[in-house]
This record gives sequence, C-alpha cells and structure tokens, in this order.
Amino acid sequence: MSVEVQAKAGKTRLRLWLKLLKTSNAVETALRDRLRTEFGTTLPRFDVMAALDRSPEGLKMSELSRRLRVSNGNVTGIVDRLEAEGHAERHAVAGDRRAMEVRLTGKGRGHFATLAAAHESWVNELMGAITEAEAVRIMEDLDTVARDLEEKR
Amino acid sequence: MSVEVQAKAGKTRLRLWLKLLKTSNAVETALRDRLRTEFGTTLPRFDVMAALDRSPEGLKMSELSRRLRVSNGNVTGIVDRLEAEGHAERHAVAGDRRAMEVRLTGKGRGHFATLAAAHESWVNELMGAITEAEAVRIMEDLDTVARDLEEKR
DNA sequence: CAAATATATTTTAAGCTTGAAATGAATCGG
DNA sequence: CCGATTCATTTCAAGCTTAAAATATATTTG
Repeated sequence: MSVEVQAKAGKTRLRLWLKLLKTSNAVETALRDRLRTEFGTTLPRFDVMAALDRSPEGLKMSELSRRLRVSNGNVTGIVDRLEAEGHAERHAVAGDRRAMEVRLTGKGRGHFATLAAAHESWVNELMGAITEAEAVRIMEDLDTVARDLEEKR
Repeated sequence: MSVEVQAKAGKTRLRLWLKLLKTSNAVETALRDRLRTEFGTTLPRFDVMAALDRSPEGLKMSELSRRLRVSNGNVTGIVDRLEAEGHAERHAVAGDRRAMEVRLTGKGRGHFATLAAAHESWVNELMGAITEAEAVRIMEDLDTVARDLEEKR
C-alpha cells in the first residue's frame, strides 16, 4: 500500500474516532441527565448496581472493580454511597478477613429494576436512528477493535 | 412491526450501546494513559489546546465551552492550568469588560503540534482493526444518531 | 436615566476518577 | 515459625465535571 493511501486511511480513522467519541458522549450525557433528574442517581452507581444485580450472591470489591474496569479506590467511594442510600451492603467474607463481599439490598434490587427498565427504553430511543441490521454490523466491527485492544493491554 | 420484533431490535440497540461505550472507553483510556506517561498532560487539556489551535485569533471562554460542550466552570479550571504551564494566555476583550479571549502561546502551539502528531498516530494504531471502508460506513451510521440527538436537545 | 434583565465568567460544593501510599491480612520460602 | 512478599481494601491528593450561586458588566425597557 502506498504512503498516500496509508495516510488517507489514518485520517479517516481519526475522523471516525472523533465521531465515535462525540456520539457516545452525547448518548452518555443524555443518560446521566435522565438518571439525575428522574431518579436522583448517577451512571457510576447504576453501573455498580447492574454488576451486583447480575451476581445476587455478592461480589468482592476487587472483583467489582475488575469487572467495571475502574480502580479499587473508585469502587470504595461508590459502594460507600450506595450503602448510605440503603441500596447495597458490605459483608465480611468467611475465611478471608481482608475481603468484603458487596450485595444489593432488597430495596436496591427493586430500585435497580426500575432504573434498568428506564435505561433500556432511553437507550432504545436515543439510538433509534440505527436499524437492527446496522447495529449488528457495527457491533461486529467494534468487536474487532475491542479484541485488538484487549490483546495489546 | 410486531411487538416481538420491536423488543428484539431494542435489545440489539442496548447491546450496541454497551459495546460502543466499552470500545470508546478503552480507546479513551489508552489515549489518556499515553498523554500522561509520555507527555505529562491530560485529554481535557489536549481538547482545549486543539480548539485553540484551530482559532489562532483566540476564543472567548464561553465560545470555548460551547464548542467543547462542557460547562463554563470546567473551562475556567482547565485554562487556569494551561496558563500556569505557559501554554495559553488570557487577554482582555476590547469593548467588553466581562469577556476574556484565550490564545495558545508560542510554546503552547509548539507543544500542541507534538501532541497532535502523537495523538493521530495512536488513534490510527488503536483503531487499526477497522478498514477505511468500514470506517466510512460506521461514520455514516453514527451521523444519523448524532443528528437525531442534536434535534431532540 | 433607572430598573430589570441578560450575558460572561468565576466560585463553590459534591461526586467521579486515577495512581500512589498506607493498612491489615494471607501466603510462601526457608 | 518468621520474614518477605503478595493481596484486598481504603485513604489521599490532584484533576475533571457539573449545576447552582455569586460577581461584574452590558443591554433593554419602562
């Protein structure tokens, strides 16, 4: 491939990245706004609750931060707030006094069900311009990027 | 369209959103890490410098925050830091004593040229799994989403 | 002109995020 | 068993981000 064609592909990828970023920021901002104004909560709290909802048996703090790909210290603060709201609880782990298991409370589980339904319908509305066929195709392309990134990490 | 088909399309859009978010977070994190470790700077500072570089005549604070789609207070802090580093300068605006015009310094312009070259090559590397043809196609799809979002704001 | 309103910016409080340091507990090699 | 190392978590300092309040200036309107 010629140097010119390479450079052109590079510029196209840069434009794609800027558009990807702009679009995902716009969707994310809309979701944050609605979580805040309609439910008085935040996306980080929603993300933690979503992870906990999928593991009713509870998750260790480190497992939570690994799954969400955020730092340990970050999860500490978010779980602190969920706990203060009565949506999550920390429990000692039998056999390892260093570790803490986090679970949704009954209240947290009910609250999350409401949030998740609203979230799904919002995403569907915000991304409504994309047909199912296009969605499948874009996902396949993004998968190649994600896998590529995963490898080089 | 039947209720079932609608629900299926909705789930597909939700999965697309999650993948879009995951991919753009992964790319963004890689860019942040490299800006930090290789140049001791941040993505917000890079974004502000990029906007200023495109407007050598300077931009008012409010124009800067409008273009970057962030709050005024946010820009205040970032420009404070760029100014402390000697990469940007605030100037009074003739005829409006409320306003401030921000410009890159010579040093800032030179620094940004280095950053921008590295940034472009990083993006090209990180998104290398996408061919130019795929990139063009995805951009078209994202454009419909972005336009749609723009309208409903 | 004076009062009300609008605009440009900064400040503030709260939350999110990170990397690095600190703490306490478990494990491993000798 | 003991010292070193690893591991789980929290704490800390710094920066980013927002919405809302505060400040200062400009514009509009009665």
